[in-house]
This record gives sequence, C-alpha cells and structure tokens, in this order.
Amino acid sequence: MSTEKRQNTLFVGALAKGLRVLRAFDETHTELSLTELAARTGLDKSAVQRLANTLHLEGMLDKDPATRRFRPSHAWLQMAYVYYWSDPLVARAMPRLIELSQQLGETVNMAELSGDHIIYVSRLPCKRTHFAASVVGRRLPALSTSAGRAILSTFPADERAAAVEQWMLARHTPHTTMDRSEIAAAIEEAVQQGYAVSRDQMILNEMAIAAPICGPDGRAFAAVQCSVSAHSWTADKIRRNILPALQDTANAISPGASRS
Amino acid sequence: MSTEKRQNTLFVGALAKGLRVLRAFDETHTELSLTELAARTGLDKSAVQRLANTLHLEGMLDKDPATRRFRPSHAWLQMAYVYYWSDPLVARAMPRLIELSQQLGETVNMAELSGDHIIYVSRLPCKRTHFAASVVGRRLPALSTSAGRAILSTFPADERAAAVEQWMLARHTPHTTMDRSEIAAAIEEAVQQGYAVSRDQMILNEMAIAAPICGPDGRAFAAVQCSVSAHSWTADKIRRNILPALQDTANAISPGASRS
DNA sequence: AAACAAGTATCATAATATAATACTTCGCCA
DNA sequence: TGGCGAAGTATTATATTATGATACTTGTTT
Repeated sequence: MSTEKRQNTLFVGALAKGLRVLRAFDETHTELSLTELAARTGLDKSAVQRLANTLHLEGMLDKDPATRRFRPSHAWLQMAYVYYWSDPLVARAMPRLIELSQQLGETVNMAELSGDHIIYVSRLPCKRTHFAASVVGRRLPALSTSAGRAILSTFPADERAAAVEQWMLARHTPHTTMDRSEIAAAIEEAVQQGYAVSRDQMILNEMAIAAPICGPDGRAFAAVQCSVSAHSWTADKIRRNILPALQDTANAISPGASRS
Repeated sequence: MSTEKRQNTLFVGALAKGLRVLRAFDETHTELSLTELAARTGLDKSAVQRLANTLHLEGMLDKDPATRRFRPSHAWLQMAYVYYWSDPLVARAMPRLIELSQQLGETVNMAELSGDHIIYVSRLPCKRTHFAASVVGRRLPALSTSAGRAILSTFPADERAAAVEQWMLARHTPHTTMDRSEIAAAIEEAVQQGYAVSRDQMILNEMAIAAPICGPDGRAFAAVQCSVSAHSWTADKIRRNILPALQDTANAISPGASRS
C-alpha cells in the first residue's frame, strides 16, 4: 500500500495481497465471490483469482462447489488454537476463570489490550446472550469497555491522558459515551477504586465490571471482566456480589502472584 | 510443494510460502527465531526473512524486540472471530450449548468434522481441566473421539467402513484404541444407540459421550459432546444423567428442527 | 433463447521474489 | 575486557514468477 512498503526489498507484495484477501472477510462478509473479493480488496480480478485459488489449495479458504463462493475454513479456528498456546496468560488464567464463572454463575471474560482496542481472549458465557458476546477474538475500542478502562487505569497519568485524547471511539449503542471527558472521569474513578464499571456501552442493558491483571511493574495488559444484565443487577449489587471474587481472580492471575 | 501446484499459473508461490511460515507455529513451537523458521519451513534464510518481515508488518506476527523472535499476533484470534460468523451452525448452537452446560454442570463441547479429524468449534468448560481441553480449534483424529464416532455413525455403511479402514489414528494415551476392528465395533454400537461413548482415548480418566447433529438428509457433520471425569462418573450414570439432555440439545441444533 | 454476468484459462511482458553475499549486532567464553 | 561465532540485517544482480489484458466457458436471468 504505502510506498515505503512497496519499495522495500524485504517486503513480499504477493503475500501481503494474499492477507488482504483473507481480511476481506468479516462479521458481515462471511462468504465472498471472486468479483466481491476483487471489489473489497481493490485488487485486479486476475490477481484475486490467483490468490484466492492459492488460499483454497492451501486450505485457508473453503469453496462452495455450487456457488463458487469462498468461506473461511477450519484453519481459521486452528490459528486461534495455536495462538492460545503462545499466550502464557491464557494457560495461567483459564482454571481461575472457570472457577470464577462457576462461582458467580455469570458470564466471565478475559480481554487483552491490543493497540487502542481490547480483544476478548477467553469467554465463559453462563447466560444466553447476544452472539457477539460469546465469541472470542472480538475487538472493541478500549475506551468504551470496562476492561479497557480497567487496564488504562493502571497506566501513568500522562499515558492515560494521551489515550483518552487519541484512542478511537465508535458508537455501538445510543448510550455509548462519546464525550472524552466523561471517559476520562470514568477512568480516574477506576484509578481510585481499582476496578471499572460500565453500562450500555456496547449492548443495551448490559452492565460490565472489570479488574486489571497487572504485571510485576503494576502496569496491566489484560483484565478480567464480568458482564450481567441490567434487568437483574444494580451497580451496588454488582459491587457486593461480584467485585470481591472478580478482584481475587484478577490478582491471582497477575504474574508475580503465588501459584495456584 | 508438488509440481502441479508450482507449474500452475494460478498458484502464487510466495503466498503459499508465507502460509508455510505461519504453519511453522504450533502447540510446541509458539515462538520462533528466523533461523528456526528457516529450519522448520525448509525455506531459504533470505526468503524467511522477507516473508516473516512481511507478516510482521501486516500484523500477523508479533516480534519481540529483545529476542527478535516471532509469535502469533492477536490477528490469529480475530481469524477465529470471523470464522464464527461464517459458520451458521455456531450461531444456532451457542444458546443451547450454554443452556446444556448450565443444566449439566459439566464441560460441553461442539465439534465439526474436518477431513478425517474433528475440530472443536465451541467449548464450555465447567470444571478445571487439562488446558488443551478448554481451547477451541483443537483437531483430533475423528476415529478416536466420541464426537467423530457419533458423526460417522450417521454415514452409510460403506462410508463407515472406508473411514474405519483409512482415516488416521494416533496414540494419545496408553489406552487409545489402535485396533481398527474395535473402533468399527464402537461405531456400530453408536449406529444402534444414536450416540457414542468413549473412554481414555485422548486423556486418561476422561470419559466422553457425544450425540450427532444431523442435516436434513440424516447425515451428521457435527456433534455435541460432554466430557467428564471417570473418577466421579460411570458409563451407566452418564447414560442416565447426561444422555437425555445431550441428545435433546443435539436434536434441537440439527437443522430442520423447529426454531428455539 | 438470447444476453449478460460471473467464473475460468492462456500468455507475453515486466515487475518482483530470489539467494548469494556482505555487513552489523549480540551473546558467550577465555 | 576483548574477540569469536552465531544470529539478525541489508544490498544487489539475476531470472523466476506474478501480472493483467484478453479470450473462453458456464450458468443465470428475462
């Protein structure tokens, strides 16, 4: 794309284009034809033909013989499997997250910071919920999530300020906070309390509470989060019934804490 | 690799090599240096340098600035996220799997057939368990799993026979059944009963029971599975306490069944 | 049945991936 | 501390190979 990359002899354009084909698939584009791929990637029809064909032969894309449309293959799931083994936090956290979800009987998630987004790494749904809330790998703007705010609350003040100013925001519900000073206030509250609570940010009637998972330096890179329905919970009830176990779990996961 | 692919003008070698770099990572190789990548892929050092660098720039590989080693990035998780949206079975199954796991209080999985393997698509762990058993995307030889056998049990007799004969087997525990006639017998039992039970196949002291998720033609392509500890369960208790709900769930998920 | 759109195949051309090599940095052991 | 060796990084001439225009085939629509 940018000239720097193209000029660089250490950059393999064909590979980058292949990845662009893979990235053409998303939540709303789960099955794409050749021409749709060409349109979405901005690549030449012939190029897409060759790239998609290669990805198909290599098992990265399934092809419906009837419609000739491409879909993500099981290999996309396997990539997550390999990721899990590569992330030491997951192995450390999993047993405690399971315990927590059993104890609370409510949906428990773990999220990691990924640029200015958080990404859900582990999800243990306990209640029927909106599909997107039960699937790993989802990325959301960190500023709009309790997990992101909990993580940010462990950063030095200047970094917090920079993040609140610059990190992206996107409206997901009519009540998503788009006012950055409000977000700053929420984060400062999290700094004081050691946890973050949010409401109606991503889904209506969803309340979430998150506690940071801190490294030895006190800086968080992940958070344990619990989301509940506002129909059956209040902020106060959450603080009384969820917060203690949530915080214990986050602390137990934090590297530096004693083993099991 | 094979000459057919290389000769084909519709095959982009550079992309295939890039994928080979990605596939160099697995459970036991979660972090690789340039030279290790070259060794594992069989590619030239310079080629790996260019490919890995491209994957890094495109956000597919993280690079530890200190050790210069590459690791799978969060993008690997996002691929799973996109996969989930592309697989209609997942959306259909998720709420019922959650319900089932809550009802049973035991680990519930959904697996799909993928060649001669099954792949875990959804996992709802309820008890502390071995890490690999709590992570999606794991592929296991279908013949050695209750899910695989349950799926196979819905196939016509000749296909069952061919699978039992040809599909791969791998020893995972001292008790993994390596005798194909024993496996054939287990599958015939599943044909009669409509579900499959297995024991000690992948993990010692693990018992599993699986019911097929069938298409309108009666042929299964996935299964709901429940795994429990042999310390607290017997085959009989499983049949009494787990099977009914498990089968109801599998049937409810099967396309053609009435909605919700 | 005709017309069109989408998928597939072919090919000359030039762009670009290649791999040899040289350079730099890092870690190890004397 | 200093020097050796291995690993990572950068450069370049060469020819492999990706490109995209074009022609062909299929199958869908009106």
